[in-house]
Amino acid sequence: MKVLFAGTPAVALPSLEALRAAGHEIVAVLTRPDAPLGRKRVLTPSPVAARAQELGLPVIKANKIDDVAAAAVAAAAPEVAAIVAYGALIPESALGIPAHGWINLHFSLLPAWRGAAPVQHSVINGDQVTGASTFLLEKGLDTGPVYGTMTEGIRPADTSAELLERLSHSGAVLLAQTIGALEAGALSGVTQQGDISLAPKLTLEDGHVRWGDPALAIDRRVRGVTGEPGAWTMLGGQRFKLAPVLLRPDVTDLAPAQLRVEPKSVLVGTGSHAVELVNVQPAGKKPMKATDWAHGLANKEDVVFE
RNA sequence: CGCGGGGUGGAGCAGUUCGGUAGCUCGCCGGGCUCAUAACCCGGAGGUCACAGGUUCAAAUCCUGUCCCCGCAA
Repeated sequence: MKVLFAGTPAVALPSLEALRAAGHEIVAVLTRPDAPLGRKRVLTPSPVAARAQELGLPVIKANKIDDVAAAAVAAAAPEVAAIVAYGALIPESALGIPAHGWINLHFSLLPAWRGAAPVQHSVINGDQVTGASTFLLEKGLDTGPVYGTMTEGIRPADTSAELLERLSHSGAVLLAQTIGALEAGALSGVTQQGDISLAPKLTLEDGHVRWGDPALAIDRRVRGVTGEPGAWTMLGGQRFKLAPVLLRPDVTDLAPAQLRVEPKSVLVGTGSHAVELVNVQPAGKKPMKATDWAHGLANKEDVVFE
């Protein structure tokens, strides 16, 4: 089948590879334009663009599907478009370009977590199971008929980054299966059924740890935002990042945001019991173990997060 | 030239303002105490203070330049 592949970040790569491995012809790759990256603002191609160039595939770079991009897509003459984390909406006018439409791989069990950040929201919400869905793109946001699903357990210590990594691979298999079934003519979409929930893109503020929350909620939030946009608190007026925290139900004598350094662990009080910091990153420093960070603290007793 | 923090034994930091003996919390090695220990006591190894010049009797510290790491922003 002649496939147009649309995607931008690294999580889209397993899908591109899976479609190639399944023998489909990638007639073109649609991705977002090179963006300035890092402190030095080096213009950097997206991971998908870089891989497509390695493979010698035609690349269409566009932030939105305007007339020019739509013409380029049409010129590639795809029979179907596969879209994984492209990063922009496909306008209604472009949906009909491939005969079989646009098939989206979405990392949730639709209609749960429609939107840009399904994995993060499922972790923050404390879901035990999530998954991936393939569905036909239509005008509404992630509302189209579902072609296939697969489930994936959320492990107690999973961060969004780790869970997304797993889903990017298992979801790629699902996408290839869906495209294959579509080619064989043995596929029919199913109208989405169940409880609808929305998963808007997370902001920096979503990563702000509120120490007055219960420890369980803090743990979920930290794991949910780890990857993007990252969990943080404030210390001495400076951003202070933190990676996983461990639940310490045995410690209940710390006030919210109060710190206590023990020989082998660094504890912080919450609205319920304490949590243990594992890795931290003060502003201007490299990430380090919380216990190492504590070694350099002058007045450990007076440290309180904000 | 977007803004800012930083580079000091293996880890995390102080010391730089105002030049004058390499410091702190740990780790590591050896010994001791203990039923035992992440506790305690004694001893020890380990550092061209990122790099290159300059000033000075004397530079981690002052001056000039370079490299590297990170936070913000995008």
